[in-house]
Amino acid sequence: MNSQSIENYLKVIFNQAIATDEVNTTGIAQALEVSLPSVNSMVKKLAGMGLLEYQKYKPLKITEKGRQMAARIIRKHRLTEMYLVEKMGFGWEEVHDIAEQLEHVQSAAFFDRMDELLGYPQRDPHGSPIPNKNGQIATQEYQSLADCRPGEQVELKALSHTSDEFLKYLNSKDLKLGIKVEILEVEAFDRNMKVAYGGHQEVLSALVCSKLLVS
Amino acid sequence: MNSQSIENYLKVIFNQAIATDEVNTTGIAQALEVSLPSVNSMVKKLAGMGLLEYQKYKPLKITEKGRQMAARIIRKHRLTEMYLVEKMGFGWEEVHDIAEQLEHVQSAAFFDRMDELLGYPQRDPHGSPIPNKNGQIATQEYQSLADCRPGEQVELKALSHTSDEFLKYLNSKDLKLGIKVEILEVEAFDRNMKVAYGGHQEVLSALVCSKLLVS
DNA sequence: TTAAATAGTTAGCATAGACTAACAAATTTA
DNA sequence: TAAATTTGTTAGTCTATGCTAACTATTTAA
Repeated sequence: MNSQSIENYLKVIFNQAIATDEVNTTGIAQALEVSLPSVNSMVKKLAGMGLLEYQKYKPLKITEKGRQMAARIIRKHRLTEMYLVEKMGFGWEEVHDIAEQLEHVQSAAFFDRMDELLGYPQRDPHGSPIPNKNGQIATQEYQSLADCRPGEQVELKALSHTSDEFLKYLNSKDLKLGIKVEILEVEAFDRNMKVAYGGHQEVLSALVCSKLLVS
Repeated sequence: MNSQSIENYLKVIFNQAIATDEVNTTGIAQALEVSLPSVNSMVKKLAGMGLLEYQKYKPLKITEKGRQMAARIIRKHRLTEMYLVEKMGFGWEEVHDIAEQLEHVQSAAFFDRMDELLGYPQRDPHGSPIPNKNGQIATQEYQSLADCRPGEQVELKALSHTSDEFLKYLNSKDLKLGIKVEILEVEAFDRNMKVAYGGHQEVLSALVCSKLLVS
């Protein structure tokens, strides 16, 4: 089986490929907190396994095989997060680190059972799509709250950033997925937004708005 | 943190210490399916960490510190097995391999939550005691069915062997923990036992009886 | 009680995955 | 466009954990 190291690289590469399409060595090194030479040698190894296309000094490309393998790991991660929240009562800000470890468990039955007990969920607690067993993944067609105009009424569907601090911030503002948000005003100067939801008003910074995905 | 390797060695050493009190290198090597020199060097390392007492050519002794650390790992393993059976619907013959992986997860909250959801169980699905958070573990005071005499009526409490094959055999005979068994006859020649339980009779081999713990 | 068998040890080596130092290519900017 | 900066690469090293071959100590059995 593939080592946890390999799985971690693959996951990071997959995520960067989605975010920017171009994957570069430095980005991987930063995401994994590892040196550039470490990335370089692992990248060559992954290329040798047919998971990446690698040419010296060129941006990396993930192959279909690599993409599928990464999606299966991400499936395990996201199913686990959903399970921890829905069946074990954890908060959405607590589950990342645990899922990060459970995603490496080798047992199809374990994750299939989670999936079944959860009723085959489409999305994880942060709104990210859960790939299916074949590594197919729904594309996220939400827009950022930051791109909405005053008067619009939208529903919070997902987050494009899921750090603990951000999730705790959202908790403190009672912002949860599914909530209906009305945009009242946009400050021209700094793009702060005054919004209304759950019977009260808040001012959200442009930074926060950019990470809230709505439709 | 300790590596998975270290944790696996410690667990095996702990189990052997319970079973035989004397721990020897060869036993560890067989249990972990690694070479003798690998065990030798790891044993020195564990001794250096204060988890074992090691003297050349002498039997190994686990220290209190090592014992506690091992018990905490076994706690995670057994809680996981219980959780998989009770909350996820797995059979007792399916859970070992999954628990073997989950036991290495570093997250007190994760296992504490399992414990809580299970209602703080004392024993795992095979009747083995679950150590508490401080590494204290109840001693098993059951006797083997093989030591019982005709006419006795006992309850199946635990197993002293838990291989998949044995568990599947028990499934096929409808033998579960908690079942009441009456000893009808013991064959002097081979110590086979004729027993009655759940409204029918069975003949159990001496080998099987020796692995069934009752009281 | 000595020879054979078993158990434990040492030395030396392999692989995975990380690192630093030094260098080369590509890109940005003055 | 040439210099400076950033990005990527290579070479060589380190640690963890495994291995085999060769040797030594201990235990068992003839």
